[in-house]
Amino acid sequence: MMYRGYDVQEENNSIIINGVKDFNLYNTFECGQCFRWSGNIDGSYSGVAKGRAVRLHMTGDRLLIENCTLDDFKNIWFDYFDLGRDYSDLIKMISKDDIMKKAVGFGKGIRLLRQDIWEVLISFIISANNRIPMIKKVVAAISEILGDSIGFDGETFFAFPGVQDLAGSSADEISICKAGFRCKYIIEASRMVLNGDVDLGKLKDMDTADARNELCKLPGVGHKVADCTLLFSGAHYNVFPTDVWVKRVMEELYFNREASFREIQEFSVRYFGDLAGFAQQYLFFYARENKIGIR
DNA sequence: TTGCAGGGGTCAA
DNA sequence: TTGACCCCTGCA
Repeated sequence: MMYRGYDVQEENNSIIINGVKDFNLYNTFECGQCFRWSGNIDGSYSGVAKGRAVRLHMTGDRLLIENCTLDDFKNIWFDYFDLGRDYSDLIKMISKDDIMKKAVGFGKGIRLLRQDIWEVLISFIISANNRIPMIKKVVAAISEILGDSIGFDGETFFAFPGVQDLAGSSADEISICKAGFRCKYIIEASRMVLNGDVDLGKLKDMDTADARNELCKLPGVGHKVADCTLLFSGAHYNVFPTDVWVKRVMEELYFNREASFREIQEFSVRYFGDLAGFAQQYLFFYARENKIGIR
């Protein structure tokens, strides 16, 4: 059958999508936007999102999603993998100079996932002053103690816990997850979301600046975490999350001097406009994989 | 083996 | 504007 421009087939609890362009699993899952996907030796990726566990195989323009029904594909994965977006168009638009052409060429096949905003929020609170392998471990541990278990292919996966699950817990209880000083932020932020002090569902319809300010009401959420939350949930794309890495990269590639966080963000959002978030992701991945900006 | 610096930020002083 | 912060890793 055809679904929104793709040839889709269902067989053996799997979905095969033909005609998928610009989707490289490694580049997408290793570019720092997500923490719950892991690569297998055959190049496939397994992961959990939206309460489902799946395994993905990409061969040419053919995407195979194991453990997936047609309904799940339509209701969950189509949007999650941003399959409604034409990335060749997007790439043309952000290839504004030689630097971006290089970055985009290098990171070809990166897609910005439209992840669950609640999971992204908590994951990026954990990311503060932390490293990716650690963040992955902490998110996995929190899911294991508070999330629902999902069996797939003889393995047990764990869904990311819901708002109530975390809000009903305590900093002491989740301390075994090794989130350290971030434990209290996680619990307090969860309670505020549960109480409706911050309504995550409304952020998408708000002005980007307002949405960011709203998120910054939550403990453990500053400018950077707020921008990541907005970007990686697909709520707003005119943000340019600027951490020390992105700062160094921008200083080296664009400024040729030291620049402040504020200066870099303002320049980037002005220069890349509504697609700033995509530009950030390609630049960040390019720089990190090539060790650009390392002193 | 042991010890120490520092990490994709945020908060409080 | 600056240091502390949990905990882990890398490296003397």
